Amino acid sequence: MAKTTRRAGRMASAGVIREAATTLFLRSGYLGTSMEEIATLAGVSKQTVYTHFADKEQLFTDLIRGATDRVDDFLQHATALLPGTDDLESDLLELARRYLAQVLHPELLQLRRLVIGEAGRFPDLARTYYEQAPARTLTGLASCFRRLAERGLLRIDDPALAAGSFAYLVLGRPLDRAMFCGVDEALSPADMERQADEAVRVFLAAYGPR
Amino acid sequence: MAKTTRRAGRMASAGVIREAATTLFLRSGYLGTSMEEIATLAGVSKQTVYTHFADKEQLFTDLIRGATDRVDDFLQHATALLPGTDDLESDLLELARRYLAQVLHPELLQLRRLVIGEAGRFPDLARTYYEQAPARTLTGLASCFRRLAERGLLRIDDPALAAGSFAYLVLGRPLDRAMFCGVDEALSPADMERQADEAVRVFLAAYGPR
Amino acid sequence: MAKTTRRAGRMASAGVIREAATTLFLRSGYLGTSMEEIATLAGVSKQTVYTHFADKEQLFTDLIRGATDRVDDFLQHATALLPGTDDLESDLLELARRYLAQVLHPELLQLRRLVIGEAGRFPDLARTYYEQAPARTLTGLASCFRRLAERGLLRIDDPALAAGSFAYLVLGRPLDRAMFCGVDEALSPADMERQADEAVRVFLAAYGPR
Amino acid sequence: MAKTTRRAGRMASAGVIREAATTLFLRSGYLGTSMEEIATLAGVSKQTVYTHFADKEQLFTDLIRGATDRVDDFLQHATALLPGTDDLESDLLELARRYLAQVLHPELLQLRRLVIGEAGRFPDLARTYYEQAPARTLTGLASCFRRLAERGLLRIDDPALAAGSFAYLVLGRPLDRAMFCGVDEALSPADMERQADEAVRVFLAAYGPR
DNA sequence: CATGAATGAGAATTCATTCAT
DNA sequence: TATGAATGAATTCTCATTCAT
Repeated sequence: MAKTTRRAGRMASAGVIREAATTLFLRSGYLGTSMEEIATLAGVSKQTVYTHFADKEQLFTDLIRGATDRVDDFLQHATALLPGTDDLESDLLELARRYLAQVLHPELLQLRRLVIGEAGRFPDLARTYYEQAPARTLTGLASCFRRLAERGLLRIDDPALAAGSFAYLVLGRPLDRAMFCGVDEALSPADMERQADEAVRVFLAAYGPR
Repeated sequence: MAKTTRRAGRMASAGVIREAATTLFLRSGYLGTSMEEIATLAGVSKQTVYTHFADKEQLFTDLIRGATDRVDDFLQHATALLPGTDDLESDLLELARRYLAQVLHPELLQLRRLVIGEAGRFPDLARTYYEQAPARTLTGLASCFRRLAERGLLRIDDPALAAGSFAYLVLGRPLDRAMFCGVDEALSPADMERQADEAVRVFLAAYGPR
Repeated sequence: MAKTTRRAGRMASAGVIREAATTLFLRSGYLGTSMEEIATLAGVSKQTVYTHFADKEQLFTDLIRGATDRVDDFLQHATALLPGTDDLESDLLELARRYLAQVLHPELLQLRRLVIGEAGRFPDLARTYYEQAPARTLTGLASCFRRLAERGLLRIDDPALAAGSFAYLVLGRPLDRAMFCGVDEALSPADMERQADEAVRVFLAAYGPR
Repeated sequence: MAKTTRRAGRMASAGVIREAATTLFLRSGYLGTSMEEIATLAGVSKQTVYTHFADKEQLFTDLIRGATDRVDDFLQHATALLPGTDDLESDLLELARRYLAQVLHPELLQLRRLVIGEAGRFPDLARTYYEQAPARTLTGLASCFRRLAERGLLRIDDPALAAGSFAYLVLGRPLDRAMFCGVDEALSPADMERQADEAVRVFLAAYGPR
């Protein structure tokens, strides 16, 4: 037993490295993070990092693609509720609030900054990210809206356009701001409330029944 | 005399350096650009770069701040027309189109990516950028809208909120997409048209008279 | 049972490793070949290589010494015929041709290059090689020539000198060239013929009867 | 004055580096020599080496090509005397002795070993070396011999073949031996004498007048 | 005997920056 | 002001070798 614990159970290397690399890449970017730092933070030797990941580029893209997969578990879940709603305004509001809270989550913001910042160096990665995260959310929203339109609860010609309107009415401004203005200057809960309220109000004015 | 003509008028050094550095920083980011590359592209020696700019950091921030200043010359000009409008819908549409075209300009997109990508390393710079560019545009829009509300052409409680709605109805989705999907996959003119139309329609449904 | 069949009969490890290492050392030299490459090409783990060979140096010297042993099986065989000849010129010609063909064999050339190139790092190995290959051939030739002189078929004072004359008249120039000019620029059959003819002619002019 | 001598007159860097690199490459081969060692021995920083030579490969090939140029200044000089000879045997002997002494010069032997050893990695370099050194010597010899044949002093059909015979009668065996058996086991002066004598004797028996 | 995982030392190369002219 | 030459520290990545199983 004493033997296997030389340094926190060796078999977990890949996981530990992934974790360390994620932390550092998110904090300092691709070029700003060295393989040495990653190894040190992971508590392994540099070469062990290279045993698990062919090179820095592969480690980076692996990580980002992994993070991308888990990105919109959130919204999928939320939108599952919408189509069967019996209080549209209230459910849209709930959705808007969750949406805001999720997208403004500090770690996700960092990920967005990172992917955008490295879009020049990793164009495919950036496109993949866009398709897996924002685009998929929009598609999900659009299909919700189409079903609500079929039920007569919304007046919508082009569900994709409507999804865009909703999404960016809700988070366009706060997200844009957050891209530039660090985590520290987060939106106050009150502001988030007002933002969600106004977004839903405007959306319903344009797409609501009557 | 022989000395001064070595490379077509010496006095331009600072300008030449600025230009080279801008090109390279936009293309490859802060860490991805070396002082050597900058000097080479500018056609001067490395030391000359250091004569004009204390260090790499200062060169970078100088440049970004300079670029920031020129960012919304565009919108200022456009919004000057709005308050005195006599065909609100048509002028909003015109405004929306210009806004889209300007913000989606490739060079400006690159600048946004750069500032966002380096926000971790240069937080103050990113905040400044936000205040000088997107925030100032929103403020300008808000004051236009307030005046239109005073004239009874719009029904608006909080002009800032309304400005946000307008701005991100117009460019939220295309801008977000452009951050990730490189210049090559630009929005088609037809899509820009539809985007502007829908944005103005939604905006007027929520804030228009009646 | 499941264990032993993992890669087509386990017992061959040492042989497989030797083969892989030979290929790689001949192609890329001592330092240019890594233990990892050897293990990979041999289809075994690095540790298995270390099980069979104490370290890289030993693996290398083992290999070269092994290859050296088989080097002049050729000539020994050829010289066996000479002493009892009844057509000296014709037999010398045959011998010269074989000698040329054998020494210019691509694999043997590579081995010579390798040993020469590593002579600084492995001086003993290089000397051993010299003694086992070129020197032994010269000794064999010399003893043939001595017997031919005793039979009155050659006029020779110092058989060792005569052996050197013959050997390098035959292959001096082509071998020297081959050391530098890669396998691809091999001597044409016609050139080999002329080289052998001239060598024998010159040799007999100096050492032949009358 | 005190200022310029910080470390042995800085301007000579390239020369100092070249010298250090030559020493080390000759001693330890291409892969066996590190840029760090070179810099240290040259008394400069690693980066200074890179300022003068793009990379290790270029430094190496530069050096070898440079050394190659100076290789056969020797023979050219010697062969200048031959065509007008009035004691052929004695002049051939003198030539053979010089030839041997020059080719067996330790530094030149090391260069040959190095180029042969790296022929796999630098095939062009090796071919160039062959053409600049051994091949050029043979050509020079051949043209001497042709003129001597025209004067009726030699009986030669193919001067190139005759040049090969002479050259490798003289140095074939000692050179081959030297390639493998380090500098320490050099040929004794007496052996060189015998080698030269025998070479000339054999050569004249085959190509001499009568 | 064979393996997968790990290591410490060292490889080539680049960087931001400074000095002497 | 501008330069060419130099630097020390850091970067990515590789190597020969060794454990624990």
